[in-house]
Amino acid sequence: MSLLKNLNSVQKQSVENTEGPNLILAGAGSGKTRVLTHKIAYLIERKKVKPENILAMTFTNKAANEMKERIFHLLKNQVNSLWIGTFHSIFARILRKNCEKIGYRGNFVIYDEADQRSIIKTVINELDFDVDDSLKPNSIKSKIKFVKNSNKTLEDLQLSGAIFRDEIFEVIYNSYQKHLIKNNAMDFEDLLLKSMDLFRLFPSVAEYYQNIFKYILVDEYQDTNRLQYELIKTLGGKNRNISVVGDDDQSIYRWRGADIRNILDFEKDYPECNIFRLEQNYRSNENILKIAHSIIRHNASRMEKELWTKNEAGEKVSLIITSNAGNEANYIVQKIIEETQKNQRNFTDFAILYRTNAQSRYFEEVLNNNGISYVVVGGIRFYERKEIKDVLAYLRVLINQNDSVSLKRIINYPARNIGEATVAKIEKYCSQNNLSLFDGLKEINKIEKIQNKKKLIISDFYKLLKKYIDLKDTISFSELIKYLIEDLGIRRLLKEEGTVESLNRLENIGELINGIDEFLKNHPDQSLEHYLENVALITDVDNWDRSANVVSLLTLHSAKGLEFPVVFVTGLEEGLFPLTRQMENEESLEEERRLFYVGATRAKEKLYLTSAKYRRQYGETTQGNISRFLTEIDRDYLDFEDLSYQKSSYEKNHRPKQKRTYKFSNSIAAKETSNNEFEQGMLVRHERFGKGVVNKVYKDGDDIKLNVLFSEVGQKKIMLKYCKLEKLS
DNA sequence: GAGCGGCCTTTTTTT
DNA sequence: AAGGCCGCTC
Repeated sequence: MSLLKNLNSVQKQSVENTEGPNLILAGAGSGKTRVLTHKIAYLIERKKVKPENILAMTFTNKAANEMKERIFHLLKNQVNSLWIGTFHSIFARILRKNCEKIGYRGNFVIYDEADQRSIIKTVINELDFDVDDSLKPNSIKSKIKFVKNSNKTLEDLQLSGAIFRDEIFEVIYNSYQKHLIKNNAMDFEDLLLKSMDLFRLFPSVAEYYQNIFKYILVDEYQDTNRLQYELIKTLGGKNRNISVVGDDDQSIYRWRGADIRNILDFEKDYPECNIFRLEQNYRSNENILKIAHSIIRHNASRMEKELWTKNEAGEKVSLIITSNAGNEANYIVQKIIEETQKNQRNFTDFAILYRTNAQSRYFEEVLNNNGISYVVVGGIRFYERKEIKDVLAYLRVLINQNDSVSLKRIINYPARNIGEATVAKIEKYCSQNNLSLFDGLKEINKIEKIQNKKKLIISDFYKLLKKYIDLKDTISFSELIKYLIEDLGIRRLLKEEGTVESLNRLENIGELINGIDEFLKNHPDQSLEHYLENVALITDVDNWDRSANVVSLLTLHSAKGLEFPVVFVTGLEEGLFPLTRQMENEESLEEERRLFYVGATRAKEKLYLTSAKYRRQYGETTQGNISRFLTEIDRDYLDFEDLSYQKSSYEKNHRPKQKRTYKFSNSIAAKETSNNEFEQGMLVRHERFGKGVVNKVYKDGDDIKLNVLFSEVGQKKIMLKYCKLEKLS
C-alpha cells in the first residue's frame, strides 16, 4: 500500500494499469516522472516482474539517471538489471551484441556531427561535383538525418513526394553510408536505423528482444520520431505492454524528426489502449499556468485540455519590452538582485532561458559585472572541444583502425609537417589498392611522389600507433592515455604556446584525464570501448551539478523536465533571427508556441517574459515585434511594462572599469569628402562605441571597412554596412 | 609543400 | 569558438 500512498487517483490508476497499451497524457508539472518510477517499482514489487524484463526509454541520460535514483529510493534496493536509458544508449547496447550480423564489427565507433561533416566533405571531394550552395555539408547532413529519421528509404520518400528527387544527393547519401561502413562507424541515426534493420532482417533477434522486454515504458513520447515509433512498436508488438508518457503541448523536436502524430494517433495504433490524463499541476502558481495556457490554446492540432492547480494565484506574470538585448540582460540581473534581497532567494532559484546558445553572452556579461555566479548549461560541449576531440581521436584509432576520420584528425596532430597534399596522396593510394588509410600508412614506402623526409615521419607515426595498439591490452586505458599524452608532448607544446587559450586547453585535457579516472572508478570492469560510447552519448545537461548557488543559463530546449522558482523566458519578440522567425507557416508557429509553453511552465513562483525591440545578429540590428504574443496572451494575469524608450543603459554599464583613454589628435580630423566617403583621419561617432578617429579605410568587394580608434574602447574594425557611423565635423 | 597569421562566416534548438 | 580561405614566408 505504501508504494501508492503519495499518488492522486489518476496517477494511481495509471500506475496500477500495467497490462496492455497505456497512453498517459501528462501535462507539465503533473507528476510524470513520479508515475513512471512508481509504475516500474510497482511492476517489480507487486507484479513480481523481473527487472531485466522491463525496458524504460528516455531522451536524456539525466532523465534516465533521475529515474534510476527514484526507483532505488522507492524499492530501497538497487536494480541494476533494469533496462533503463536513452533510446540511443539502449540500441547501442543491443547493436554491440548483434551488429556483426549486419556487417559491422563490435568495436564500431559513434560519429558525432563534426565527424559526419568530415565524411560528407570527403565524399564531395571524391565525387568531384561542382560545389554550389546545395552541397553545403551542413545541409547535406540535415537531409541525411531527415531521411534516416523517417524510417523510409530514399526512394519511398521521393515517390511519396516528401522530398524532391535529387540525383546528386542520392549519390552522396549512398557514398556517405559506404564510408561509414568502411570505417566501422555509425552516426546517431544509425544507432536506431541499424537496430531496425537488424530486427527486420533477423526476426529471431527481434523475437529474442520481444521476449525480454515484457514491459516497455517510454518517457517524452511526444518527441519520438517515426523510427523510434517503429522500434517501440516492433519491440512491444508481442506483449503489447507499452506505457507511453507524454504531453503533445511539449513537443519541441520536430526539426529532429519528432512526429507529433505518434502521440496524437496512439489510440488508432493501439485501439485497445487505456488513456489517462494527468491534469493537476503541482509545480506552478495559477497565474503562470493561465498565461501558458492562453498561448498554447491557439494551437489547432492539440488535444483539448487545461491544467489546473490547487496552488495559490501567486504574483502576476511580468511582460517586459526593452530596447535591446543589453537592456534586457540589465533588467533581468536587476530583478535577480532585487529578488535576492527582498524575497530571500538564492541564486539557484533563478533560470534564464533563451532560444539559442549564442544568446547567453549578454547575460553572462552583465552577471559578471555584478559579481553574480552563474552556470551556462549546454552550449559548447566539453567533448566537442578541439583538444578533447584530438585526444579522443587517438583512443578511437587505437580500438578501431578503420576509423579514418579520426586517423585523419591526428595524422598532423600534434603538427608533424604532414599536410593535406600528403594525406591526399596516401588516400589515393589506399583507394586504388583497396586499403584502409591505416594500412596505407604501413605501406608508405611504396607510395610514389612523397618526399623521403615525410615517409620517415609517417612511418614513425605508424610505429607510435602500433606501439599503443599493442600496449592497450596490457595496461589500463587510464594509464594508456597518460603515457600517450606524454609521448606526444601535448602538455609541453601547450605550455610552450603559453596563451590563455592553450592553457585553457591544457586544463581541459587534465579534466579529461580526471574524467577517465572517475569513469574507471565507477565502472572498474568496463573497457575503452565503453568509455568512448559513454562519451559519445553524454551531454552537458547530464553532468550539470545543481547544488552550487548559481544562476542557471540554458536554452528552452535544455530546460525541458526542469523547474525553478523564478524563470525568465527571454527574447519573446518574433521576426528576429535567433527567435521565432520561422513563424511563416502554421506548423512552425505551433512549435514556437509549444516552446513558449515549455519555458513558461518551468516556473514555480514567478515568471518573467522579456523581449527586446532591437537585437544585433552578425553585426546587423534588426527590429522585432511581439504583436503576435501580445494579441494572444491573456492580459488579466499579466503586468505589462514597456521600457523600450530606455536607449543606452547597457552601454553605460559596459564601459571598461578602469577608463582608458586613447589619445588622438583633433587637428587631423578630416572633412567629409565630396563623394560621401570616409577618409583616414576623419572624426566619427559610432552608435555604440562613441567617438573615434579613422585609421584606415579599405574595400573588400563591395563592402567598405574601416579601422577606427575609439577613445572609449580602443581600436575596432568596422564594416560600414553593419552600423551607423556618423561623421563629425 | 607546409605552416602561420589574419580575416571572415557560421548556426536554432540535441541524442 | 572554430573552420575555411587567402596570401605570405620558409
